[in-house]
Amino acid sequence: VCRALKPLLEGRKFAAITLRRQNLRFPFPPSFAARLKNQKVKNVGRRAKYILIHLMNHETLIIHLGMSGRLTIQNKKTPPLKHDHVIIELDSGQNLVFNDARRFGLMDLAATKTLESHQLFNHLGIEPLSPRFNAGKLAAWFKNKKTAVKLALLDQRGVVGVGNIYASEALYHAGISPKRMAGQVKLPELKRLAPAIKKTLRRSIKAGGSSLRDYRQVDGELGWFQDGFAVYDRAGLGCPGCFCADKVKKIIQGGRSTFYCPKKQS
DNA sequence: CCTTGAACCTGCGGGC
DNA sequence: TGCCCGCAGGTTCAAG
Repeated sequence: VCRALKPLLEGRKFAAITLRRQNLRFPFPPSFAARLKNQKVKNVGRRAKYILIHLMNHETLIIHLGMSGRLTIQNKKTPPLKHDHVIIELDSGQNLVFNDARRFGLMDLAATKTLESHQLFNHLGIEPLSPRFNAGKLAAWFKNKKTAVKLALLDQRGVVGVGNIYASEALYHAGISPKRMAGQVKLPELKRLAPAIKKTLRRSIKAGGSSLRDYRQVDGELGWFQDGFAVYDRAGLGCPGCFCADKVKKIIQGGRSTFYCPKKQS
């Protein structure tokens, strides 16, 4: 989403802001619309699953899409749909529209300089696509953890950005059972897992993300990575290249679905 | 500190 | 047709 927003937003001005309700997951901050109006976008960044739109006035618009959020660019004349909660008119003549049926998403506005210490960010772990992320970082995070490795991956205090789909997918590609105790996963296995995480995320970004239901790319198109899932949402089916009778299994961990191939993951 | 479960909210598909 | 249930890409908080 950030990569698509970048050329559309950088250098543009927010000509008008319409809030079609008072809150998403949280209430909008004080004077939210007024503080955004007439501000120019310096650049678009990201931290974990948060989209960061840095403004020239040294404030940053923070956006999280939650489960069902979409950010799309629309023609100015397009009438608002149900759950279009925030509409930002750009000086390009296009609208940036935030739609979120479940409202687990959020928007906030904060000083750019102190973002790292912001409540939303100060507990976050390492970026998996950074060159500094490797098996050693996973080992440090997993050390002495008795929780299942799948749940340790979902915990954003260790590694950020790995959600429920990509945790299952990365563990499959690394050949590690999601049920293993995190602290018991050996270094040679972590040397498969770290690259598997990077590869899975990069492949999904390239495919425009995963559209199970709500997710759309910024241009409104579906993402296509769901067609590349090895195990996620494939219970009872074979995993890729699996010609044996073994089927993908679905279990619940921490209240969330996990998919894995018992034959290829141990 | 740890882990688990529930809560937030809407929509959709399946079973009856 | 319609109702009820379970489930969904995330995060956070309370309780044990």
